[in-house]
Amino acid sequence: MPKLLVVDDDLDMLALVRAALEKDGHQVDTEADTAAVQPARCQLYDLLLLDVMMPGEGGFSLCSRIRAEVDCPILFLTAKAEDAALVQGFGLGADDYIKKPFSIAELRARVNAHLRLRVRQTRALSRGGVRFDIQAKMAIAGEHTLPFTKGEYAICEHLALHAGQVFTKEQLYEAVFGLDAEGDSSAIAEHIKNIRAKLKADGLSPIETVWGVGYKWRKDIVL
Amino acid sequence: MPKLLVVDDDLDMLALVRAALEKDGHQVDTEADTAAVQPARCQLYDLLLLDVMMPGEGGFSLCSRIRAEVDCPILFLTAKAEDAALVQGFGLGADDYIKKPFSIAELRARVNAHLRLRVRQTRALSRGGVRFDIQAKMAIAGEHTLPFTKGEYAICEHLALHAGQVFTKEQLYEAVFGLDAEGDSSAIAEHIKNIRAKLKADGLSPIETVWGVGYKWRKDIVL
DNA sequence: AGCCATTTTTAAGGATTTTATAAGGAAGCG
DNA sequence: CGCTTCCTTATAAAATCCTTAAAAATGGCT
Repeated sequence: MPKLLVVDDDLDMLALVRAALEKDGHQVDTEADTAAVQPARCQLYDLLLLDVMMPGEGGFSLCSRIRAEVDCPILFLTAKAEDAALVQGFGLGADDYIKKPFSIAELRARVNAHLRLRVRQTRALSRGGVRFDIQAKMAIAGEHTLPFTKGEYAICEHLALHAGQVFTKEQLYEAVFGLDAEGDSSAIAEHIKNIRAKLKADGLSPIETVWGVGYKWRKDIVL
Repeated sequence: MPKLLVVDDDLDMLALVRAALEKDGHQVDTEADTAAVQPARCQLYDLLLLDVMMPGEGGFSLCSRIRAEVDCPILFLTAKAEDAALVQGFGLGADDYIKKPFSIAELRARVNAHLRLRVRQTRALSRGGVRFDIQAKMAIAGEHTLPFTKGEYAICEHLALHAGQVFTKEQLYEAVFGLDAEGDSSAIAEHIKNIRAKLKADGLSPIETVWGVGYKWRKDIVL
């Protein structure tokens, strides 16, 4: 469950925003005191919503103070409609800028869009000529489905989902089968061999081996 | 330089958007025909800007058609101000929704914010014409990835990360392979030779030798 | 400038490590 | 049982790393 922090001096606004975002099943913390918003605390959250106009430290100052140490999306919430302020906000490393008055629907849509950036695409994805149907746990190349076993599919999906990233055999084993990687890494090598053989039947070879490290799904740059 | 694609049936709008975004140094391609927007083509871009209301296939349909195979941010550009449309847009996997009429400043700010977000997530750095993808352990020059071995990449990354700083062969060996530098320093010389050869194939020579001391990555001159 | 000692660059070969392949066995399931 | 899936083991193949030695470059010296 994503955790969000909303910072605003207006308590009514805090309540409103919290109610809106809890409808999407998020855990929402609120804070009216900017002094209580420290980098270490922010690292606990998946997204920050900051009001721009606050007594004491404003949202812009707050953002620039914590941005360097906080990796999550930061969204501004503001009545300032001027372009200059908006540009300034983005310049500080903000990820979105929602103008008041905003609709609840827009707020929820924007917040969810930024959260989804992290866990993009859970339905279907297509990489390197292979289409994955995550729900059906099927991999399709061209017209027919690839005859992967359950384990083979899981390895494939994990590699394709994180295309470009290298995984050691141990990491793969743990990510796919959940257990400790004590189960020998040569098992993964065996799976990789079988996967490659089945992909090769369709003229595909998206799995590269990074010597001394592990395997990765080729990040395709197609013309 | 980031590459952007703008899709809109209104040629005036295309010209306007292109002019605005080129001010930030982006390379902007435009397209008025939605049929010409195929997933393979979109994978070449770092960001897509789609108009919602277009004759034939609309922006929403276009987005859902390509989203599964396209990884980059997708921004909608629209006159439809209704919340329902906005929520639908985000639901299709869009990353932002810019309402017309928009200011040039806001457009630029939002586009840049999304481009920057991407850089933050991929943890990339670019030095001396070489782009390092730390996660993927890949070095990219121009269009293709450099065929570095694990050790060669590690040396390169270390030098590039500390551009301008000189390292003796022993320091390099210890920093990269962790062990004591007992392993002869001439091994490093051999690696440096191979690295330079591979870089030279792309017309690059960022590694300088400091006579009697060691090697360093030429420090970029930042404007 | 010319020469020498030192350092770096280059080249080739073998040693070591890592991966690919093939064959076989244990566990689960109809 | 027969079948599939997963894992183990053993061997072959491949790639990397290191060593060695010779060629080239550098800086200081007379």
